[in-house]
Amino acid sequence: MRQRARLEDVAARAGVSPSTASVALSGAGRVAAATRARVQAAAAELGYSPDPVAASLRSGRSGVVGAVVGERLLYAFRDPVAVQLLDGLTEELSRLDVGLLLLAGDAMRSGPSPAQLSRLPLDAAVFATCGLEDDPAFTLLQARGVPLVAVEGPVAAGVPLIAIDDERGSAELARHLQRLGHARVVVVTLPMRLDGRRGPVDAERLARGVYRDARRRLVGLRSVLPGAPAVEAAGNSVEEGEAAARLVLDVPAADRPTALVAQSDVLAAGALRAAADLGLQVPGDLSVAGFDGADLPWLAPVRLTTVVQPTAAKGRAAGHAVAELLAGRTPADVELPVELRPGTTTGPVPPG
Amino acid sequence: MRQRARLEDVAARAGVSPSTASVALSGAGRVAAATRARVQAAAAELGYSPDPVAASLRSGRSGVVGAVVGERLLYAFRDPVAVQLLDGLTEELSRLDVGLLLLAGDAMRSGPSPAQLSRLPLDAAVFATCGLEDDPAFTLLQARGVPLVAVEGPVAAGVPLIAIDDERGSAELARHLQRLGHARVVVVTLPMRLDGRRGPVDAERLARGVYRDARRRLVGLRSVLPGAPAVEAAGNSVEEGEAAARLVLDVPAADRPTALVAQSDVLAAGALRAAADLGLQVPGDLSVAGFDGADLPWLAPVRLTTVVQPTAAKGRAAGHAVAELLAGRTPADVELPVELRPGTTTGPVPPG
DNA sequence: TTGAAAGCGATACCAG
DNA sequence: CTGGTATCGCTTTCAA
Repeated sequence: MRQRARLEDVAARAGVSPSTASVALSGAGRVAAATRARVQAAAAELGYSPDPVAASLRSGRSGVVGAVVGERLLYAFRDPVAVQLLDGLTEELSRLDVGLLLLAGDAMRSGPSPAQLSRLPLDAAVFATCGLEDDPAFTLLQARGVPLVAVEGPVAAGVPLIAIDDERGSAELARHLQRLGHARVVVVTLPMRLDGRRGPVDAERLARGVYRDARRRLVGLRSVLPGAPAVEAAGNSVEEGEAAARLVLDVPAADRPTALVAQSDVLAAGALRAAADLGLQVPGDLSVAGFDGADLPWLAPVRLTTVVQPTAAKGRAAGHAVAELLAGRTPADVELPVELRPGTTTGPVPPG
Repeated sequence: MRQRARLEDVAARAGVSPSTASVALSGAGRVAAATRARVQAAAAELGYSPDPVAASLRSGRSGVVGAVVGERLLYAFRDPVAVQLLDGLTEELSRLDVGLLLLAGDAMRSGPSPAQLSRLPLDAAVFATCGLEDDPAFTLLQARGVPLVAVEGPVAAGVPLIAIDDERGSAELARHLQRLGHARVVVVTLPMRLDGRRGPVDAERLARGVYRDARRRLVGLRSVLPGAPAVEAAGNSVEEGEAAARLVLDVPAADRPTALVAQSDVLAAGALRAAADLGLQVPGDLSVAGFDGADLPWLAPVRLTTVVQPTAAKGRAAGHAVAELLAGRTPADVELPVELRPGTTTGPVPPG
């Protein structure tokens, strides 16, 4: 088999100049129908397909948009919220005919490798599931001049932020519990930092938190239930939720909270497991609530009380911001609304 | 802020020629230490980072590898097997410092758009979760001359195939059931084609199946239990598994099979749901088995009888094949072993 | 050890 | 409507 055909070969075969061939094939310009037909025929005969890299060099567009998912793929995709977000994002990106490249960490590292980050041809990048305030990947891509979009963070000038109203959602949930009579409410939070710590969240820990959503959800809840204690999970998974919940539930009954608020539905699912293990009825002995409105059909027939966020819409909004950026415009920040969805896991505070 | 710095600017600032600057920065050639230092300093001061597209044009490498997941992301990632596969794949690709680009379908289409496929700079592509025999994306990428790797299909000359021993695994499972005394065994298959059909699989349907693994698993099972009837699920999901299982279980007790074999664990999970709904004890009234050895912790304490495939290893093998391809070598086909893992969902055939 | 110059393959602009 | 020509930014001989 011969070398791959180039535009020049097609042009020669069709008896036109390369520039004409280019225009004819791209369909962009004004070319005589006959000429175009000849060029297309020549291209077909040679099995010509344009070299995207060369096209990119000239046009300044690679057609690749990165999505930074801080952690290892396996973990990221166990998170239904991340998956829904990416689904919304791809939906919007696919109408731009750009591809989504995953910038993930792996077992060794916590983020994509610098080597990768600097050699990949990216038209833009979305910080999809990290929200980390001082991400090295963020710094690096910004230095490269890659247009960036942040979902739930990091917050930076010139980087559109797509977020939800974490504070209000958490506050509403807190009011819901308050109305049910709960006063001893404990929060199981998402990680505040990357250090894999599990345990109580004190003021300093909260202040040094690098995940915007975790911080804001706690702040929102405490705006209604001041001083509600918080325990940090070491990751966002059912297992971690269970482990963290155990820390607060496996105590003498008198010390036990009457309600547990997890900062994600996945963590809440873990809390439900812990409660069941400890023989606690939900919501008889303990109310449990989550956050996200994630799709956890296997919880059925239990319906988790949660704060529903429009996750797919958030992904689409991020995609839209990318489109704006690519069009040379400056997208505005977006804050999407959330809504409390009471389920069967919260109820009146137990008597006694 | 000024335009992004180019190599030329760095060279000028360091008082050397672009070629020298290039060599100095890439670390490849012989440059005086002092010169190199000067160039590096200049680069740092200007915040220079090389244009990956231009570098690609010269080197012929974009650092991007595509992964074709035929369906919409949301569905693909609900499949724990797909997720594990991609995890293994990225693990291997990350040591090549190449990025993984998702070529997915969306709500409208069943595969990535041709426009995307032809404009993306791909060093190689992996058919990860489709195995479809006549995929348009496959044809297109092959025509483009992109090196391809197929996981479970499509089968094509010059395209390394990474697969598992579907037939033997299914046969082993069938023998396991046979030993338990089951004779009335029904199979719930993965989709044979993309048409969303649900219902009995006849010989013609099987012959026209475009998914290699679905076909082979059925063939393997029937090598031990000839004539075992099969019902096709319209997709690989818990819901579809439940719907398909219902078709075969919601019948007079005399007609009911004593064992149900699903071609994936996800489908099997649906079958378990259907059985529970119909008041059938597992394995008392009905034995259920799956395939994959997927990670479905929420089934606990039930442990599904299944055929374990080394999914992550399969992903890594695909990644390795990509590495070989990029190195200009010709990777061989790989067939990985599988292993029966009896769980708590299969038991002796019910008396009477 | 350094620099000049020739590509890599396509596209955009302008003149004809 | 078509063709020449100048890029796009970097890498890579090859000569000095």
